[in-house]
Amino acid sequence: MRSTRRQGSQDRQRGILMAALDCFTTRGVGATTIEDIRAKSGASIGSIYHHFRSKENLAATLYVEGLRDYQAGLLRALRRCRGAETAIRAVVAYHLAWIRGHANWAKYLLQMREAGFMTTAEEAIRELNREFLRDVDAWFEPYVSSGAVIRLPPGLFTAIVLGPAQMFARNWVAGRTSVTLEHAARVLGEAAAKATRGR
Amino acid sequence: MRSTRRQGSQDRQRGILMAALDCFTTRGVGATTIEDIRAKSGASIGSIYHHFRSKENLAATLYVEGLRDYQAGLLRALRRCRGAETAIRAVVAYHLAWIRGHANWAKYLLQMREAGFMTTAEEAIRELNREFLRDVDAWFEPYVSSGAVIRLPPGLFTAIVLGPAQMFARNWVAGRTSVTLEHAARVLGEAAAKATRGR
Amino acid sequence: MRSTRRQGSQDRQRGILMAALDCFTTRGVGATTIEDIRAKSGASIGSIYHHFRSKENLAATLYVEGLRDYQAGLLRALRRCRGAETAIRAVVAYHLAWIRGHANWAKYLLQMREAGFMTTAEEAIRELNREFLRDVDAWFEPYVSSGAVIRLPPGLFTAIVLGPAQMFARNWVAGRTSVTLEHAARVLGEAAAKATRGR
Amino acid sequence: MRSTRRQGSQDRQRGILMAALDCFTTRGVGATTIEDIRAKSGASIGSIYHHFRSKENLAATLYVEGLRDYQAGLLRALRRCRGAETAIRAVVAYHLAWIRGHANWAKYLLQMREAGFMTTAEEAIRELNREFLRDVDAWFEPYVSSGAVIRLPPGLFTAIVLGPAQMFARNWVAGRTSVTLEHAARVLGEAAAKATRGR
DNA sequence: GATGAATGAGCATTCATTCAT
DNA sequence: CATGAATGAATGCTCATTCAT
Repeated sequence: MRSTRRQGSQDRQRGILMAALDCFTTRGVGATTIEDIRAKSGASIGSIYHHFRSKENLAATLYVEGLRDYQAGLLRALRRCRGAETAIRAVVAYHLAWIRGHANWAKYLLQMREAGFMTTAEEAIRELNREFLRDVDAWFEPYVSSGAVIRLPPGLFTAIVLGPAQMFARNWVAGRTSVTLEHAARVLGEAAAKATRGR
Repeated sequence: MRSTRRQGSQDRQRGILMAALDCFTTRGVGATTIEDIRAKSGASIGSIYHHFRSKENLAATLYVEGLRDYQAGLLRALRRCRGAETAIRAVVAYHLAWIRGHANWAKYLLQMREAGFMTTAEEAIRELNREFLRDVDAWFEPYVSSGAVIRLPPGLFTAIVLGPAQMFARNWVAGRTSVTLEHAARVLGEAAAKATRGR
Repeated sequence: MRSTRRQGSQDRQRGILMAALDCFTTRGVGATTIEDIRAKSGASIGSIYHHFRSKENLAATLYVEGLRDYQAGLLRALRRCRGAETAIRAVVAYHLAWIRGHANWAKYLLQMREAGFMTTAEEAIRELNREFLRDVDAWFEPYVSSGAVIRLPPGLFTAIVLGPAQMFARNWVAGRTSVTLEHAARVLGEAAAKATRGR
Repeated sequence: MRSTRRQGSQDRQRGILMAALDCFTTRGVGATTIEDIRAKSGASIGSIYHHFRSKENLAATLYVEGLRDYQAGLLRALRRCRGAETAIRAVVAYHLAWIRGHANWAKYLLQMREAGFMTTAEEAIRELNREFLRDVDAWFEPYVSSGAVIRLPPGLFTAIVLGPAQMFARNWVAGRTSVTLEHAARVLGEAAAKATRGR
């Protein structure tokens, strides 16, 4: 009898996922061994493979779950807003806040565009992004139609609003800046609003 | 003796670097084996190790060379400009043009933020970036002082000007957008100018 | 509770055996996993282990049951015969007919001479063979004594009568011949009769 | 410096093959580990994989080489014969002699019809057999035409001549008979001659 | 009797690196 | 400078078996 209480199957899966996230962001996916994850999660090797079919699939699952959480939260934040400019500032702020609140996950999502190992989830990710962008576009559509926000080719709106936050966040996560997230949120939100203002 | 003429040492090195770049961007650094590079470059395993001390060092060299080329070109473009707004548009345009002209290298620089394997060149990269940012800041300083361009905390100026281009480029490189680079350059240059305009 | 009626224990065992036979002949014993058998039989892993102590024991049981069926049938066929030559032709025909009627089982018996894994049933198999050969010898003894059939060292009679059928069957099972079993039975029966004819 | 002399590449390969043959026949292919082969051959794991791409390929190579040796020898023996009956006895004798002289290899060829792992060499084996049977048929053709040897459907001639020897050999290799190979060769050669005699 | 999550020893295979030629 | 055979530590993954429910 190793453990005093038996974990439920859900807890076990969650534990493995979180241990993996920790290892992946610390050491990188490639450099993390299953043994590392076993040691950190307390699950047996067999158990890891019972729940996730492979290391690759584990990494992909982690990516998809993170993306889903990020996108769902952003849409909730967006829907609480009244007015386009407020929304743009809110979105930038949400982006940076999510990164602060889910540092590891953010680091993971930011870095794991690497070739190959995400093939498994390729379709799921594409679908998530498709739906997400559609919802965001739909929300802003009235303001674009009224001229309050400039109309932009597909993809460029997101780039202008979130690109700066993304680049800043990358540096922040890597500890390469002394600016606080709050300060950045204000400045970058302001910049995004200016850049997309119509009329 | 395979070839009638011997390749110059420079050519040999160049060939290895380019073969490696190709493999790295296709398969990822971790998934590329020395054997892959050998097969593509035509050099022998021993030769690869003679010219570059290790796979890690090869990957780092590739990164540094790419970064150096990118930064040098950007500074040249900047120095040809008269006026802040022209400069900002030019910088965005250069960023996207460089990516078009060096697709593989761009992909490599964009993706190789991965943990760990760049340790060898860490210091060299830091130094390159320091010098680069200093030069860029110096160029814009008069316009910031005069109020033509807003004064921003360190790192945020770059984020606002290049972040959108970067995010767009990432999608463009991955073939996830139908917008042309020229079109994007115009739109994103305009946006960056609006976002940083002072007065 | 998946099924409305519970299977009898006998059926369950039979189902497992047959599923295993299928897997073993398709993939080979070594390459078949308990999971394969579980998937094909519909029984749970635990149930398989409840009925058969181990994979090895399951494989051995399968071998013994097949051998028993084959030998019992051959003896029945033999006892229906009057005259040595008729008997030899009948034995060859039975051999080939059994293979046609129990293709998988035949394949299994033919192939499972492999090293090691049959240890459990070693003694049972030896005993079955001993008894079988004794009965066959006893049946032919009168004809050997009378000179109708040549007297042969132990083992060679079986080899001469069944060896050709065996070699042919192996090819037939593997689909490597276009000759029909009936045709082969006639030709090989004739050959066996000629080869063992005394006087 | 581990060894006093360096082995040539050919010797190395041969050594690995023979070590593998030994392990395979003793323990079975499935139960033999690369480590076993490494220990017996003295080669490093890496070297084994450098010369043979996989364990499967090693096993297949072994099979093909053995088959080639057996068939070449049989054809040589056949071509030294004058007269069909002499030839048939010689072939039976050769078969049994080869088995005595290459006990391990014979055991290996006899047992390795198992499913799956020979896929790599499937085509090579088929080709070897095709050519071999063609040559044997060609040799006997004059005698068949003249009526000295009965005409048989494809595959049945071989079955009748070699089937008994094969079945006996299997028992002999497994130590299940007390009859000597020489004695068996005489008896089975005689039987094969009788069984195929025409007129 | 039935179930299936958990276990972990064991294995095939990979690959960066060395070094004798 | 070039070559490629040799090395062996390291790793992802499999699978028979157990056992609490």
